[in-house]
Amino acid sequence: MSHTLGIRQAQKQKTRQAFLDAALALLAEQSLSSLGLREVTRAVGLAPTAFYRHFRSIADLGVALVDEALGSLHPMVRETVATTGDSEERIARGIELIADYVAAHPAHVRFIARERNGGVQPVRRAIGDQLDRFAEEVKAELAKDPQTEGWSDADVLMLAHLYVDQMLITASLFLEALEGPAEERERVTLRATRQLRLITIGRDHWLD
Amino acid sequence: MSHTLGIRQAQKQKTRQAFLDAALALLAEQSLSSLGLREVTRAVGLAPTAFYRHFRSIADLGVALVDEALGSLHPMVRETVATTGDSEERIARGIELIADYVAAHPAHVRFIARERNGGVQPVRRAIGDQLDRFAEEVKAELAKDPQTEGWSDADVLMLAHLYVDQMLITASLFLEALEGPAEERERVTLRATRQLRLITIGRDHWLD
DNA sequence: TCATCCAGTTAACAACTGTTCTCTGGAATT
DNA sequence: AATTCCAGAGAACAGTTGTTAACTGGATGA
Repeated sequence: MSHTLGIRQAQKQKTRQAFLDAALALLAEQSLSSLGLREVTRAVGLAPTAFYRHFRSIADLGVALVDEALGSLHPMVRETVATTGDSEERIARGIELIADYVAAHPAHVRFIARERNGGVQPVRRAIGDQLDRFAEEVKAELAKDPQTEGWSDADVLMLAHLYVDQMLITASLFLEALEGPAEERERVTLRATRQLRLITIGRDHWLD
Repeated sequence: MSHTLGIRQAQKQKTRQAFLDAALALLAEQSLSSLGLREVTRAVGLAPTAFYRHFRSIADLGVALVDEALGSLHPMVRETVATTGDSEERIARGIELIADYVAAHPAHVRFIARERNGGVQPVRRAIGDQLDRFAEEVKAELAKDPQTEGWSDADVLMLAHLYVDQMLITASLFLEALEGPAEERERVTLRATRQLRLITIGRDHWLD
């Protein structure tokens, strides 16, 4: 299966990744719609025209960044939601997943939060699609849960969206708290835990 | 009390408002960090340098837009949360408030959603401050409610944040649905209603 | 009426932008 | 060994940007 790439292909992928990395770094302090093509190539150390060998436009690069940021997250989310056991434990696990991901990839999280409603349409749509996928996956897992027995399909999806939105809000809060003291992150954990707990309680009494 | 402004002051305010309006219109399809000073003055029909008579920078203009977008909303939110009566009715009222506001001021809502996590720090902070104010106000109203009797202060604030976040998410959904058919807006209303209903149920059983 | 103020203008600045076309040199293919 | 391919370079393009300085002319207040 493993096909060794030629020197040429390998180098091209390396350069492409360098573009993505440089762009992500520059996006720490501005949004995609103000990111210049020349700015990126300068950061990578290549001529401006080299950019076109890898991306059609900055928007195109942005879409690639969306995949890089969220693509690998699907199995993790799926697994976390699927975890059997105590509700309380599931909540703790979910929040830990988010906290760890934010700590490990802060720039990616910032990028997603920023461009979710940002000024570049194709990127906004790419993020929206990914989030819808998350919601669908969470919904599929929730549907298996005995706790949602007798629920309508629409209600399960509604709950799934609530979880996904909450995930994003929490990630954004962790990001803000990243450079502050650990105590601040602890406060975010506490608040997110209680919010999820309240949602869980609402879920348990939904059919009353 | 009412002091009639001189011709000069009045004209200045008019021009300033023209800047705000033009900027908001331009921000429909880009984010603030890519909005140019010359772009705005051109749209208003003035020389670039006239901008400096009213704002120190684009970021400064952005902060003014935040006040314009959210400043007048505080009493409305306060009043809606304070409404006594059926929970179900309160939920419907709240969602109606949001739907109406989005329909009446779509550009302002888009601006807030976009710049909440956007690339211009002072604007981001201005929005964050406003949202914190909303949370505090909602908290104050919730604390009066018999339904939160016996709750810790932190828990009431946690619930208030949940409501405020939900408000923003719903506004953003209404915005997306604005140009589509009425049916789409109806779907948003339904989903938001159920999500708020679930949160309310969670609230009612919080102390169990 | 006259001096002062100040919103908006004009001109110019160096620096930057995205995109085009042409060229080069090493990898890939035959 | 000869040919093709193609990532990246170089130069030039017409526009754009924010900011400065010195100005004009009508409203303002003495």
